[in-house]
Amino acid sequence: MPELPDVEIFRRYVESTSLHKKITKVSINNPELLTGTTRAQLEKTLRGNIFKTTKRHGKHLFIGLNQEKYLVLHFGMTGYIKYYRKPEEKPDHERFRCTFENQYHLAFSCQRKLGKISLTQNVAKFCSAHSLGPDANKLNEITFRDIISGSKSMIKSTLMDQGKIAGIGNIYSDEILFRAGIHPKRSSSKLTKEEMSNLFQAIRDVLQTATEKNADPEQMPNHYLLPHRDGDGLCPNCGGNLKKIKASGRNCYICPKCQK
DNA sequence: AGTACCACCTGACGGC
DNA sequence: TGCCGTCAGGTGGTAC
Repeated sequence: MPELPDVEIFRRYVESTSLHKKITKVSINNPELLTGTTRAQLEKTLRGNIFKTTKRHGKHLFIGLNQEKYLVLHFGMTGYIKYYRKPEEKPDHERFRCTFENQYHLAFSCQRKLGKISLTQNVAKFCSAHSLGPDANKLNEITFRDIISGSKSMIKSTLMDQGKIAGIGNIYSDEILFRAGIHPKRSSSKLTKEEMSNLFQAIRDVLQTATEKNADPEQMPNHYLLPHRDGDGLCPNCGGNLKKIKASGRNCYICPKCQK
């Protein structure tokens, strides 16, 4: 699930629940999710500390602590966070959690264990060390056109390549291409200036709308693709049948009439 | 450089 | 009811 809008919602959730409270306990149920750190190091860094700030870059969430340290969360395909107090509210597949002085917990749940937990001292350095491109929300159109025209791969791959643009995954790349009326297998470098401009607008539109709707697919307006890809299977634009194809190794929904 | 394919891991779902 | 193959919104490695 977690693409840029989802992670942005997680960021706001942490911001509104978990800042400025002393962390009294750290529970690591699945240390195999730790990357570049150890159980002891993570515990030592978090216990007694407080979360002060939040940042997001693409699909990564950074939660700032004292002494220029950040807890870094990546959600894989099934990750999410939950702030709760009662044991019966504990999420399934809780892999890691922090307990605060008010007895509430901030849990990291991840059914398929494809998420990652790490620490960094510098967000910009972390992003460059992990070869992340600019955040999809902070792109300007000139940079965007340079990225697209400089890539020979199919446009869907380019949009999903975190090293080129950070934050877009399978679901929202489909939505973006649908709104821009562009077929996912088109070569990036062969798009016209006008198509790139439409695509740029579609990225802003889709990410902004999804974020406004709490990244909840059920709330996406009816004229977007999302409510139809697993619903009636009909294009909200022309009424034709949507088609499922493979592109970039992923399932991909398109309207063959509207996307050229 | 780009692509196809596999692996990682777990659980839900449909067919038999 | 139960077993089995298939599939899932992410990423990274390998071989062509």
